[in-house]
Amino acid sequence: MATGRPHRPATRSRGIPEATVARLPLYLRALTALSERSVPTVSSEELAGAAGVNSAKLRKDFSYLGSYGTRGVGYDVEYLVYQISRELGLTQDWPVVIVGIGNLGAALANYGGFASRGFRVAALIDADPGMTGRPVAGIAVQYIDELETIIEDNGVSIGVIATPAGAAQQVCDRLVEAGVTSILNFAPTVLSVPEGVDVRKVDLSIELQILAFHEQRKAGEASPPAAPASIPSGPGAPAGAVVRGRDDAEVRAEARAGRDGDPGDDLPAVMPA
Amino acid sequence: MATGRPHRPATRSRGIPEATVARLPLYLRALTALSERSVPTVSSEELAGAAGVNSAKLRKDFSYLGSYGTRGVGYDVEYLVYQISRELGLTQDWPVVIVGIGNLGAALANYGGFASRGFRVAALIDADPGMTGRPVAGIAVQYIDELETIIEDNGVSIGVIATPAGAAQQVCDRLVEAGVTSILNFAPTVLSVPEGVDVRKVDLSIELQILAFHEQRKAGEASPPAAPASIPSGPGAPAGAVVRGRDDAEVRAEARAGRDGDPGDDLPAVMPA
DNA sequence: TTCTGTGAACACGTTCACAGCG
DNA sequence: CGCTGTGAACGTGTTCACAGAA
Repeated sequence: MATGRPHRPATRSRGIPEATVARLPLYLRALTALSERSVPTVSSEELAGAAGVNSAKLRKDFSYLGSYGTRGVGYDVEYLVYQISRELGLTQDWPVVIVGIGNLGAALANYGGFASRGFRVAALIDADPGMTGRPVAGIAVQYIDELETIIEDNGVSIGVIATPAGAAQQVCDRLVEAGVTSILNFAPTVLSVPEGVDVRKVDLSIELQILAFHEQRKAGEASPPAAPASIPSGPGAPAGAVVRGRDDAEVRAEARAGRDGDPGDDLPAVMPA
Repeated sequence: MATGRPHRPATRSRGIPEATVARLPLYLRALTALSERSVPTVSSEELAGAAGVNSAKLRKDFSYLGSYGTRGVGYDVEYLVYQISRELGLTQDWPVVIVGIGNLGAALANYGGFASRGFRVAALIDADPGMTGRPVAGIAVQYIDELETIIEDNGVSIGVIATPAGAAQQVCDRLVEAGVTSILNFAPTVLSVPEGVDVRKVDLSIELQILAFHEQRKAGEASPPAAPASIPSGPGAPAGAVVRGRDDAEVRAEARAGRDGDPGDDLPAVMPA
């Protein structure tokens, strides 16, 4: 999950619940698949199955969009695809820039689901001069000095940050300053942005840690790691304990003032052959 | 955000709320940074700021772990790092395999936050024979035939799927069959797994779509795309409308029976120099 | 009848506000 | 006094169950 958005105003008149918005892309994907197979209609049960949710939730979700189904029959696939696309704003074209063309940036640039659905990669930007001009996914990488020009010339409002953690806040500031109002952040840092700018975060290591938590529970079903109210040894006791975290990428927050590039760190550049 | 877990049993005795678990890695990162700067104690206010949450939430979260703070003072940084690490199960070593070594798989293999925090990349696996033996992040890629052997020999319980969508379910089935009980899925597909297996999903394009939704709202503040209860034109009307989705990666669910490789699709392989 | 759409009940998560410890 | 820990209030999200359209 991604978090980090500034907190939506309490008065959400006429609005669709966040949880529902987050599921619309799921429905859209399932519907698109049905559409490709020329399936004309689908029941809430079937569609829910394909999207990996339960049917009650799906119906509730759709009820926020309006009454697009037919009782006793189901939903018209094409019509729903259109309605959801429109609701998500995918009927218009969204130019995006990707900053930080390491392996991850390259993966994003090549990602099919990115290029379709109304998202157009307007530019790839990297702080390493050695990357400049190099084609990735058929697009020549541009030097970071061009950032402001690119944003303004293309009317970019969505930026993707795939830089090392240390560069993320600076890149973010420049994006926002240049007019970007939505940011998808892959760097393991908390970004601070002014009011009105949305940030969504995708953190690879956090997801793994959550899995580890549950995995641990499975293993020692009888003996969970228990946090007893009676603390055996007071604070400071296990000082240099088993805790790892050395050479850790995201702990580089201190020297955030440095250069704006520093590629090949936690999210290293594409291997240069 | 990631979804798809089977739904936690209603009786969560002695358990930590999911929402809290999802934030623990955030706190841990902030604490690790403080620890590196040799900060001895931190208040809920400060730590919350560093982690990007509010202090009430943080205190509530910590209250589920036990009473690890000191009133009037704050929390002992080292001690908290240890407690959270232990709670998340990061004091033990988790061997993981990454299946699908395209750009994304390579990015994951190189990712610092992966290698630290107790996660050890036990193997990189790809279905492309051309990748076999090639070193990525210092580890030789192994052919997919070795999958079961690798899992069993290394006691791997966590698998990462970074294959194209079409291969994901098959890879998932093989992982589960071989003994993996936690899966982090980057492929844009809904995976079906037996009871007891956890799946977390990271979907790059879904995050963008959610951003687009909010971005759209900002633009036309006065005129949201409105879903009026009175439908202007009935189902089937905008049949071949503005909806895009052609050449879309995730719509390849039909031919899921094919070979188990198919690299270079939506998540293409590392450019071979 | 079948299946949608939705109020009402419930579960979960967040915030408030303050008691109480150091 | 400062700050944690936590009950209680509140808001959001999910599930239930059924009325009612086709």
